[in-house]
Amino acid sequence: MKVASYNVNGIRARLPHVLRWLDECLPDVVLLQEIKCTDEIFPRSEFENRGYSVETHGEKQRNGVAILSRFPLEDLSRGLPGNNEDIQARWIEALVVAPRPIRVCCLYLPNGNPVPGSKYDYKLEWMEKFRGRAKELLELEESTLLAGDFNVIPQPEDAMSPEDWESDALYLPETRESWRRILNLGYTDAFRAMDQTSMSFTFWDFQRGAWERNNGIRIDHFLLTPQCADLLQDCQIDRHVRGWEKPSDHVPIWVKLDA
DNA sequence: ATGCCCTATGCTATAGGA
Repeated sequence: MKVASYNVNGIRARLPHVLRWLDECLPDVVLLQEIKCTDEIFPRSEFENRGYSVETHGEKQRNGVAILSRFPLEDLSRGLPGNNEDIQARWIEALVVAPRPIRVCCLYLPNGNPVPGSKYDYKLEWMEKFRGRAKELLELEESTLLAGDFNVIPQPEDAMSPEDWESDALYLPETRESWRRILNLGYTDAFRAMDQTSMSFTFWDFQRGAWERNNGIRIDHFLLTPQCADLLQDCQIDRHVRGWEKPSDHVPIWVKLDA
């Protein structure tokens, strides 16, 4: 089973680009972030025509997440469980009913800038709620993955110029500590499990010629429970799509599981 | 120090992103 995650930065503006990638990548499941639209105007038929069922958790203008799946979905849940007061659409999860079922959680973690301020407070609070859910999911002892735009640069080797990010919400010590608290519950960072090289990124800013200079950061991640990590066969970043016409500032990342 | 670029929005700007 191939499961991909992709922050599309507006699904309506990105639709031709996403379909081009989808027809090339042929994932079984896609976790989308920043769809930037309500459920009513999500272009679902474009995906249904390609054999995907579509579940969205959108909001007007910003944020928004979705799951596309070629397998049936069960246990669908919108919003981070235990965080019911959060009105921002940043979490959707479901059980993918494949020969080996996989539980997938699609997340769009808050950016947190500027620092200090209410947005950074919101980010850290969200990460604590996320950690609570991550702990619950581990205790189920199922094959589960948590994937999406984490807005976290875990280590210096995950940025071309880490010194540029030292005071940024994506890289501050408190952000990275919170990331490690989640990881250290017992999750595997799928990309790092497969690839120890540096200079592999999932985001390049639209500004300052970041793509042309490979001035990127690795902020889109797959975290796997031990049962899911046992199924891991591959994890790749589809960096080439960043060079296509009208790209998102993020590129897709995917895992291949023996499921 | 700030904007650069991009998407969405009752839109001749503004907010948010990272």
